[in-house]
Amino acid sequence: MATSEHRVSSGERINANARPGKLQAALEGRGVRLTRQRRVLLQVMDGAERHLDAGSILRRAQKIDPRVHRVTVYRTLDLLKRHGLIDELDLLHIRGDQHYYESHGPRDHIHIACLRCGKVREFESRLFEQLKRQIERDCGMKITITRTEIGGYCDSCRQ
Amino acid sequence: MATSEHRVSSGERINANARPGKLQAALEGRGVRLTRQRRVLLQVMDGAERHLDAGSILRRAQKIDPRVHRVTVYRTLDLLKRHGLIDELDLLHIRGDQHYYESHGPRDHIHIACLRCGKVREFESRLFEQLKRQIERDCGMKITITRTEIGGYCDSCRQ
DNA sequence: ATAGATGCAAATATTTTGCCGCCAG
DNA sequence: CTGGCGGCAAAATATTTGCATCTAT
Repeated sequence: MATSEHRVSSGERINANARPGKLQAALEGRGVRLTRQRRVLLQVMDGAERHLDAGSILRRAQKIDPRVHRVTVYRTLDLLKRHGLIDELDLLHIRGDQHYYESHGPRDHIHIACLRCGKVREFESRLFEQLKRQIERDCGMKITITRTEIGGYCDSCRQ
Repeated sequence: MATSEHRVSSGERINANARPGKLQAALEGRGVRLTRQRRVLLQVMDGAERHLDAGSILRRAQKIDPRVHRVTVYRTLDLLKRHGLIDELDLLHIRGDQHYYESHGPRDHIHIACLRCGKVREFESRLFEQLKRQIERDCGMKITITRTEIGGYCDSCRQ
């Protein structure tokens, strides 16, 4: 049961080896029961090269094992959210009103989306870290979650 | 047809005098047809003291004039979005998965929500303006829209 | 063995669309 | 008068829930 054999037709690549089983390891460590379905879903999310919504996660999972149900995707996403292992994004609703998920990295980042071509890139910035500290100080808030989504037109798409 | 006579029972206040008809003025200026329904909806949005979703906008509008249909709310929101007069927010899905709207101010601001009490405050920052300029420079993007939503616990809600 | 997970169907929530009659300009 | 607008019903999309069955530990 190698983790590198999956390749999706449309040019999407699942690099399941990138960070081997980060999410799965995290759940195991917390004593969460690992079912067949969960393993498949975690494999998909761990190996995703871009932000996926529930539907994409389901389709990818079913290519690996068709016995994964749509409802299980939502329940697993909910589980991961409750454990704080994934972030939920909207990406400015460029592609629709569904949510996108990404496994929670060690550092916050900003999502920058091109409104024409839909490409999303991530961006880290010390300025953003400063901004958060400023807010904690000035507003008396303990920040636990941030979401910054910026839309515009990238070089290639500008007239 | 005074603009200050509406008061909603549940403690919500509609301060219709704050900025008299900013949205309505903007649409008039653009030669957009002003129907009875649109006037009511714009009045609600212009006078809102907090971020409203489509359902809240509908309920408030129907208190003023019951002849406003749910579909018209969505169509009017769409109109305002197309004219760039309102911003669409998610507020981190604290209260659900619907969208919240606010009339587009002259300056960008950050939304800071307490995850316990749900209070949302707005925050402007020169640091944020710098951050945007940094992104335009470093990513070669022309930024046209930004959404920053930060969640945490406010002073009063922290244990 | 059993607590917890899954599948299925149906419900819920939110938003969009087609069509036709209506009204603001 | 007339083209855009609104009402209605129905569709589309996204997500959640109740319940019986199955399974990882």
